[in-house]
Amino acid sequence: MASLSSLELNLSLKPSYVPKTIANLLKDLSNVQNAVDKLVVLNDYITDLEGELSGISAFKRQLPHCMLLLMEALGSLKEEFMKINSGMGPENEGPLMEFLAMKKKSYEGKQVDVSSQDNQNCDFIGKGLMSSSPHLLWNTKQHKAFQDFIRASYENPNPFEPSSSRFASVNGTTNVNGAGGLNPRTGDGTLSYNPKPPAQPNGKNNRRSWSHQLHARFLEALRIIGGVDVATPKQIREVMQVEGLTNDQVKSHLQKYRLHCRRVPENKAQGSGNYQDPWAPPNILRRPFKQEGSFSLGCRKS
DNA sequence: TTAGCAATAT
DNA sequence: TATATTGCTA
Repeated sequence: MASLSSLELNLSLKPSYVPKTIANLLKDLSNVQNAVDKLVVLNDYITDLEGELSGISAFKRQLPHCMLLLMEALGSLKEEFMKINSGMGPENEGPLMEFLAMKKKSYEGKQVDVSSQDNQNCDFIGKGLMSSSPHLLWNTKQHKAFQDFIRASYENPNPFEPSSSRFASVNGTTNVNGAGGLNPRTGDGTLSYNPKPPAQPNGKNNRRSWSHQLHARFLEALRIIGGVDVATPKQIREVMQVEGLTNDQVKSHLQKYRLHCRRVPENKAQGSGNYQDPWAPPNILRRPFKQEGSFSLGCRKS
């Protein structure tokens, strides 16, 4: 039990605390005989990592790989946690039960601000968050979306831009070297991309083409703001959070969109609330986006 | 500085 | 011709 005490001291969050590497943690763990002690040590470390993950989640746009690395580390440690517990065998749930009881007691003795999201996610098992999910800070869907998003950022660097073939024809080069930044959206846990503005500074060639995907984001921004009639270009741009997108571009697109809504008055009211946009590709949320070219109004002047 | 409209460019 | 950009005004 002496080892447990020292480890607990080492894992405290005092200002002088120096984080232990995962390798060192695992090495120390191997020296701990008692399974419950191991669980406690792991739990503390996981709690610390989750706290840090929560801390940098505000910067996940800037630090996507830090997020991934932390989540991977968390996943491994939680697997280790489960392994230690299951290693006791189904007939012996003692260590975990003992551990839970200890944690419960610990929490009963603490003033815990349960309104804090961070605290809710700290101590991943002490609050009964027993789960086989390796990443409890984000739910499974959010985590998968983040991974998909990272993967897609490599496979398709700039999905909000017009098709690369189009730019290749304009700029004489592909967008491969102009990979867009990463932009996990905050709030709802859904993720998106952060396209880089066209590399060519020449004002004639870097026309913004509104892809279906970009337009879908535009529509989503309209919905969030409250409708086509109340949304301003600046608001839309801020909600869309698309790197390189200018107010003028949004303004222009909004102008065009409003003109269209006026031409199709029966759809105008749908621009707010439960809207179904005439510009939206059919079943936009269910069908894969058409990659080539930008969307069109789909109507002609009569 | 920003929004909205109209003219102009692509 | 459709769409994006630019210029002008409030």
